[in-house]
Amino acid sequence: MPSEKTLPRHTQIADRLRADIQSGVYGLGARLPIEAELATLFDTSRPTLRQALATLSAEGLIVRRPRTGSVVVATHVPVVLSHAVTSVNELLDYPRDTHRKVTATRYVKADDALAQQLHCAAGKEWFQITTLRYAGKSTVPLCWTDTYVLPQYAGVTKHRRHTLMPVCEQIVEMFDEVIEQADIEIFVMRIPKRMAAALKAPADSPAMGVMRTYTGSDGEVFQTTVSVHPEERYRYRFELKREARAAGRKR
Amino acid sequence: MPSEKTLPRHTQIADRLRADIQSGVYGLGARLPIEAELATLFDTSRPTLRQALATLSAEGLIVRRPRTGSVVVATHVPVVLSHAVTSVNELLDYPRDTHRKVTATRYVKADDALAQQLHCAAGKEWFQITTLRYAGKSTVPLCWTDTYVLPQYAGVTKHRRHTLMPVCEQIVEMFDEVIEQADIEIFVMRIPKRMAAALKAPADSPAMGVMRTYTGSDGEVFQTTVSVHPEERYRYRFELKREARAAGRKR
DNA sequence: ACTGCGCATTTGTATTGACAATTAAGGCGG
DNA sequence: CCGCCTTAATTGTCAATACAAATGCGCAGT
Repeated sequence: MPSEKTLPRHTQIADRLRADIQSGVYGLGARLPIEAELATLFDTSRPTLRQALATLSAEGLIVRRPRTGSVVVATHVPVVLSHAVTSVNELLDYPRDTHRKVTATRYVKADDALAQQLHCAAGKEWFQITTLRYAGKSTVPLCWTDTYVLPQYAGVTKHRRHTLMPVCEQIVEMFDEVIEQADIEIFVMRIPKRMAAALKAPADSPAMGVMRTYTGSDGEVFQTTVSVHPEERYRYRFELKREARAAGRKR
Repeated sequence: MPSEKTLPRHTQIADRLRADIQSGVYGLGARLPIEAELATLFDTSRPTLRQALATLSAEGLIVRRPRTGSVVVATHVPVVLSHAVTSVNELLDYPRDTHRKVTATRYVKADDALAQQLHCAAGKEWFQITTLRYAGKSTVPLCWTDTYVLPQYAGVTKHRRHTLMPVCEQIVEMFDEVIEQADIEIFVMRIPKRMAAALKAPADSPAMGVMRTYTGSDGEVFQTTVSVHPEERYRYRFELKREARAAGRKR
């Protein structure tokens, strides 16, 4: 145990308490002794002990509240695989130099078919923006995209970088909206007749459908996007990385 | 400003420094004054000031190192959308009551075609497990799955819950492997002839292909899984939630 | 000119002491 | 018997100080 002796006290204490929690000395829902007691127990000062408790708290193992004490709320540090993006662009990683071309815009009222497709109430009003996405100078589009935004956000088409940025980020920027949640759904479909010519792909040929739903701070869906990617033109790819809670250890 | 006066000093100081960083008083890469100086500046003690700096550090705005001081490494608290799973089962959210049926196992050496498909070196040895996944008592399979694991993990087929748990988690459990990273790739394909009968789907009809690659702690891929879902039998779905770094504010 | 070592600077860790804020629990009065 | 209010237990906050550890920089020697 050569490294043990050089570890800071508060780390040693945290490690010990964590082990005790995992081994069941302090079970789920149990209350740890009060700070003063623990400090005496470990023969240390209260601030040092508090630092140890703060570590466990950051790891999500305990919850600390005045008068109640420190309660064990988890017995193991959750290790999760996570996929985090800082920009919606990373969600659909298109090559750098793609751009959209707006082919039509209009106001629509969701009929039964559209309502079912978008998972919204029938009769809901949307502003629809239809676009084609191209890679570089290619004349074969990557995909057909129908974007449905709330009518009050129709002005988004006037954004100065409208054909380059994701629409939802334009809305965030122009209207102070916040993306609270994004839902992604991927499925296999057939190219609809109305898109075949524009996509330069045979009607009824296989395609990858991607539907993205964006929910704002008020819990309401403010945008839904449906993309149709003809066979072979696109692969959806992402990675999840291992991540313990409360990042922490040095280096 | 009724709440301001009751905020703890260290919070006030952290807020002030955060604002200064965002407004450019301390730009990206700039060094904050040393702790002693800042303590004097804010007319407080070093421990209190250190608590404020610890907050900013946890938020990822600054990095603190002995002798170097506190360096600004970000001007804004990154807000990310993230998708976190605690079990690989959540990755492909099949209905609760699905199970696999192993149809064949064998050792294979990757030829050029397989190497290209799996993104591995030609000649690589794998143990291949071929399975069909069924929902409940249905006799129509949800998908055909070829799982390729390192030869030393071939014993995974003897796991007591082999047909219920994800293979990679069985490997984690039986061989003390760790999933460091998972890569997911989704694409549209055609049903290969050899799978058509078993899948009860026409050869060459559209399908959704899902390839998952698991990387272990040594950076080596220890498992690759290729699933083929016939049209209409499966949708890939997941959600990303907004998450500010350093969770924290109370309640 | 380059390399290695010492040193001074800066953050990290730990102790002691005191008071404030929060809140669960018990007591008191209607 | 119920509800409000007091009370006390527990964590939260803050200060002053001391020493340890890490490391960039300059100086000296080759």
